Amino acid sequence: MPATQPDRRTASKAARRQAIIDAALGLAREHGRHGFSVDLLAQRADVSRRTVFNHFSSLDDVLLAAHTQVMDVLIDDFDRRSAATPVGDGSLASVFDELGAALRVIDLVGPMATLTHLLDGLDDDDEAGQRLVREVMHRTTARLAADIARRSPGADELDIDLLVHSLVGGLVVLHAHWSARTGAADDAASRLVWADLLDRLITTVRNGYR
Amino acid sequence: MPATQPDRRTASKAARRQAIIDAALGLAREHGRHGFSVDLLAQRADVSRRTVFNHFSSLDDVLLAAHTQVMDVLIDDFDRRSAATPVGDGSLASVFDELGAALRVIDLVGPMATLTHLLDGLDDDDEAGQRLVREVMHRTTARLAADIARRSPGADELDIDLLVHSLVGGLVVLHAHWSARTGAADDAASRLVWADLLDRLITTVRNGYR
DNA sequence: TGCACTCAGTGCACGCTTGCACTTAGTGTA
DNA sequence: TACACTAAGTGCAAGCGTGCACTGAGTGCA
Repeated sequence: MPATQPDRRTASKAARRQAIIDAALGLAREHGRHGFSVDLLAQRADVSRRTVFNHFSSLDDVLLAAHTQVMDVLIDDFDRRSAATPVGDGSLASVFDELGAALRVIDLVGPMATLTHLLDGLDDDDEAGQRLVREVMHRTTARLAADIARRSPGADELDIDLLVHSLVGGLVVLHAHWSARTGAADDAASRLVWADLLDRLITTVRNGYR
Repeated sequence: MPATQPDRRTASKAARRQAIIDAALGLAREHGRHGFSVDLLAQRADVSRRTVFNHFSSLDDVLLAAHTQVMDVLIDDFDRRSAATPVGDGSLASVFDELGAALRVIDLVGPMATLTHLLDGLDDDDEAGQRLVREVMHRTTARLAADIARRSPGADELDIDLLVHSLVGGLVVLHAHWSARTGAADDAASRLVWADLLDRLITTVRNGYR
C-alpha cells in the first residue's frame, strides 16, 4: 500500500470492483452459485451490467475473485498471527506446528460456509466449477507457501510445497465431510464438528504413516 | 417526475448535485457561510473540486441552490396542506386566512435556523449575500404566488402578488427580530418566541392599518 | 428439427468525473 | 508599494461508467 492515499479515481474504481465482489458473495449466500444472473449482480452492486464486464471478463471471473478474496483473508489472518509468534528453530516440524496451531485458531467455518455457496452444486460434470476450484487451490497454496518460505528461509522449498499441499488438500477433503455432516451451516454445532475433523487432519498429517 | 425511473446516469448526476447541496447545508450549519472553502465542500460531498464547478458556476451558486431548496421544501409543505384543504370562496380574505393558517402549522423555525447559518454575518456591505437574499426572495415569492394563483383562478394577480410580498417580506422582518432575541437557536423556547412573533405578523397584516 | 426466447458477453459512443496546470483576485507583510 | 501567498474559478485531456444495439450459445417446445 503506498504511503499516500490513492487518488479519487483509483479509489472509486477499486470500491466499485469490491462492490461487485461483495454482491456476488451476498447473492451466492442467498441463492447459491447458479441462482443469480449478471442483471441481479449488477443491480445488487449498484452498477450497470456493462460495468461488471469492465472489471471482470466473465461471471466465472467474478466468482474466482470472490473465492480468492475469502482465501486471502484467511492467509492474511495467518500472516498476522505468524508475525506475532516467535520464529521456531526452522525445522519442518516447527513450521508444521505453527501452521497447525494457526489452523486451529483461525475462523475457518465462516469462510467454508461461504465457499460452499460459491461452489453450489459442484460435481464432476461442472467444468466451470472444477476449473474455479483448481485455480483457487493453486493461488492459495502458492501464496501460503511463499509466505512460509519468506518466514523460514533455511527450509527447502519442495518440503514447504509438499507440507502446504498436504494440509490444504486435507482441508478440501475435510470440507466435503463437514459439509455432508452439517449441511455447511455456520452454527455452534457445526463448529464442533469442524474442530474434531480438523484435529484428526492435523494429527494424521503430523504423525505421518509410519 | 416521469413515470419511469430515470436511468442510472441521470440518477447519479442528480445524486451528486444533491450531495454538494447537502454538504453546503452541513458546513453552513457548523461554520457559517464564510467558514468553508471549495476544498472542504468537495471533501464533505465526496466529489472532486472540479465536479463542484461542473454542477455549479460558483460557491455563491451552491449557496443559492441550498437556500432555494430549503424554501422549496416549505412551499411543498404548503402545497400539500392546500391540496388537502377545501377551496375557500376565492376572496382575498379567504386566500389570506389559508396562507396564515399554513404559516402557523408549517415548521419554520428549523429552516429559519438553517438560513441564518447560510446567511452568516450578512450586512449591508456584503454584496454577494445581499444578492443571494434578493434572488431567493424573488424565486420564493414567484413560486408561492404562482401556486396560489393556480388554486384561485378568479383572484386578481396583482392582489395575490401584493399579499404574498406582504407576508414573505414580513417573515424576513420577523426573522431579524427572532434571531436577535433567540440567537437563531432551534429549541422549545425559540419556537415560543417565533409563534408569538408570527401571530403578530398575521394579525397585523390581516387587519391592515385602518 | 426449426424456431423463438433468454441470457452471457461485446463493441462503440457518449456523459460525467477527475487530475492537473493555469489565471486572477484578494490579502498580508516587509 | 511590491511581492508572496491563498483560494476561487477554468480549460483540457484522460479515465471510467453507462446506454444500447448486437452476436452467439443454450434451451424448450411444437
